[in-house]
Parts: sequence; C-alpha cells; structure tokens
Amino acid sequence: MPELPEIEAYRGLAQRALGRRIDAATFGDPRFARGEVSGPRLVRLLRGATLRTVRRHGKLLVFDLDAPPGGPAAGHRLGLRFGMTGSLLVDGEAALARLVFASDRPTTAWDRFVLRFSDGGTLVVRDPRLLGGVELDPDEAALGPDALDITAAQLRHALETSAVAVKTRLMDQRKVAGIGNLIADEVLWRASLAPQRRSSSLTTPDQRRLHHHLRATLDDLLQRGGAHLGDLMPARHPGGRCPRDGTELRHSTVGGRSSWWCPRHQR
DNA sequence: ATTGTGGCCTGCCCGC
DNA sequence: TGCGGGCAGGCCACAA
Repeated sequence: MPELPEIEAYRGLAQRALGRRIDAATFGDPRFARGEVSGPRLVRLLRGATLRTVRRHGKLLVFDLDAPPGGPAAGHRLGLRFGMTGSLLVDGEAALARLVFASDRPTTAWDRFVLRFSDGGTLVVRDPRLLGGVELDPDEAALGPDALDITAAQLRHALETSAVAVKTRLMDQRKVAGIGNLIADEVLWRASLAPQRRSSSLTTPDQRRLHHHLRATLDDLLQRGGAHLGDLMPARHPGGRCPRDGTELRHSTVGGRSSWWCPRHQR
C-alpha cells in the first residue's frame, strides 16, 4: 500500500510527465474529484496546461501547473492522493512492479483520473478502492514536516505535545507527514517502543532512538522499494513471532489501526 | 482544542 | 461452487 516510499517512486515516475501539454483531463469516476473544486471545473482548467514541477509532501504528490498567460490553471497546483490502493502510471508504465494488497489485474476499469498529453502519452491514477483522489490546490501547510527530513527537534515537539498513543501521533499527517500503518509498526518495532505508549511519556533517549530509526527505516524501505518490505512484515500475522527475539507478537487496535508488536522488547 | 469513532470504498479470503 | 461476512487502511466528517 502506498506510504512514503511508494509515493517517492511515483514522484520519480511523474518527472516524465513534466513539460507536456495536457490535451484532455478526464475522471473515470466523478467521486475521485476531491475538495472545493468540482471535477468538471478541474477538467476545464487543466485543458491546455502543463505540469511544470512535481514534489512529494508526505503521501501527497503535488504538481505546479503552468498555463498560457491568463489561462485558468496559471498559479494553481494539482494534488494527487493514492489512498491505500492507488498507483500511478505514466505512458502506461507503473513506478512499481506490483502494489501489495492491490490487485494487479490488468484493467483500465479502475483508471479514476487520466491526463492525455498532446504527444499521445498519458498520466493515470489507477485506484480500485477510490480511497485516493485529485484535488486542486491541496492544503500543503496542513501537513507536518515530511518524515524523511523531520529534525530531532521537530519530532520531539510533535511527540511532547500530545498524550495519544505514540503510534497514533506518528500517523497523524498534520504532525508528521508520510507514515502509514505498516511503517509505523516497523519503526516502533525497531525503536523498541510499544505502539500504545503515550506520546508525551517518551524519554529523551526514547525520542532520540525513534528519530534515528524513523530515518533508518525510511532509508531501508526506499532502497528496498516499498513500505511492505520491512523486517517486521513477515511476522505481522496471527501466530507471528518477533524476528528479533522469537516472542509471539501481540495484536491489537491502536488509533483505529491494526497493530502488531513484540511484548518483550517493545516497551 | 484535542481526541476518538465510524464511514467511505472495493477486492480478497475464509468458512459454510 | 457460490455466497456472506470480515478485513484491509488513508482520509475525512462528526461527536464528545
């Protein structure tokens, strides 16, 4: 499922779409248009525009739009979210060979948003479950520091100011952007912290360890190519044992999300 | 303001 | 073999 590493791969792929004139934008499903601006208006606005730059902020992909002087798209941004099952294709090519938990059945039935370029190529958001979406001018300021370059001080601030479970805090995109359920479990497992620990109860060494493992985990997963390639992942099922010490993992809901952790070494 | 809960959405998998 | 229910979780609306 798309978390930070997947969206980072999408960003790389999206570079190929930059500078190409959009002949037509279409929604395969009207529900995929999110935010204030309606799908039809978005479609009108995008016609004739180009994607000038692309960046990733957490799990959000943002394009700066270019348009003819006075064109409706001038100065606007296009935001893409991928939910749990969304993938990006440019000119029919995917960034990742296979998205875990998403079907890889070859079909265009789930093409929820399509940009057709004047050179004949396309940019497609394919999302079976419709949990992603397209939004004009997404509120980037509402997102916390990106998990990939959050500083120790920023993380400490995010943690100290709340009594919710540390896992919930890590997954709160307004506090730290880019961490989803799988990466949260992986990072906490590596940092030896129980997911339900109160965020504000972390000691300075806890915070330091968490910051270190957050960065190290993301580096590993970026290199491996997906959020599902963590060390804990193979054990994340009933009866699964901690890859570090062999203890049977515990399972419960933390912050509304299915969570797996080792009762021996995560405290 | 902060925190918790449920719904959206559909594919997949299990048990009957 | 088909079917129903449970589950997956990013994000958002809403309630307390």
